[in-house]
Amino acid sequence: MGRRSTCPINQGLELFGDKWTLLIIRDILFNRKSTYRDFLQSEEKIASNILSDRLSMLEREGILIKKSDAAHKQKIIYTLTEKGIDLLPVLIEVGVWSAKHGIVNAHDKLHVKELKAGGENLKKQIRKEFLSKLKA
Amino acid sequence: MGRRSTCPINQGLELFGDKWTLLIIRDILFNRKSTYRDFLQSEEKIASNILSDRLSMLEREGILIKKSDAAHKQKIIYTLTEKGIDLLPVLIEVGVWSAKHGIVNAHDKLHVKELKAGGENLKKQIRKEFLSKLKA
DNA sequence: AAAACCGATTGCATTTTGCAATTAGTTTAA
DNA sequence: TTAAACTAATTGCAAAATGCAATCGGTTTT
Repeated sequence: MGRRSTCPINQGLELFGDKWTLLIIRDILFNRKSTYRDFLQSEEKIASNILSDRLSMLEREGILIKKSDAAHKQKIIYTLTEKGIDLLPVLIEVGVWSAKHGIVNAHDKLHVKELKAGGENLKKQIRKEFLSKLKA
Repeated sequence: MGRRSTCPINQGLELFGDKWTLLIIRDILFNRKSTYRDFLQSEEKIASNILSDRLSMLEREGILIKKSDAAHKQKIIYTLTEKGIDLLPVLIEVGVWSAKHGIVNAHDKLHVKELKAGGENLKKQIRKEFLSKLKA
């Protein structure tokens, strides 16, 4: 898809406006996942070809980078860049919306509530945590 | 698509995780659009069948409602419900992300900056404005 | 009465997705 | 050391979604 417009909303949607991309980011940010296997095994059962496609797209777009574990040659660790980490507020607001308007269990509702209540400080803390992973 | 999981992020994506849905909400919230023609004429050039599909989906999901203008029988005004208005924070954060990481012109950047700087107060104000439209 | 406008719908080609099987290389276990 | 299990993918194919242009029936305007 070529660029349909320069509108900020549209540009975001052209990158992550689909059913899967933000779930990968979610897995990294909230579920501490980092490998292809991890993502494959998530509850929503993404197909391996779609996962592969999205990972290479996200890499091409500078939202995550691949790191090969030195000890395990075949193991690839996917790490968010700053550009990827900055999607945290988007995910939080999607979560807040669903917690209010969707069918969400108490546990997840609490999780969202805590994230929202943490405000800018919590976001900065999470940001810092993932930035340090990035450097490692 | 059936429900893939109860995860709040996933539930949001199942509803508006596509290239078009949030653009309609954007048109209403930021560009003061309200009719089928308005949406069709937007910069991104949504196809009429897709627009029709998304509008009925959004209506079915309680995110917007149709109002037929009494004076103009054929004219239909699309209005956000509270559930729809609550997508404002999601749109703002998508905009903030693109303003930082995308290719966005100065004018749009300023618009996003103002929205973000307005914080909770501005959101409440916009919310109030659209809630009053809803009652009208 | 004709033209223009309204919210759609239709048909069809292209693209994307979903799903299962399979691959080539790597690490672990017997 | 060799077989089994695990890694990140790729392939082939059916099904669904999207993109595009033409068209529709009703409504308002001229």
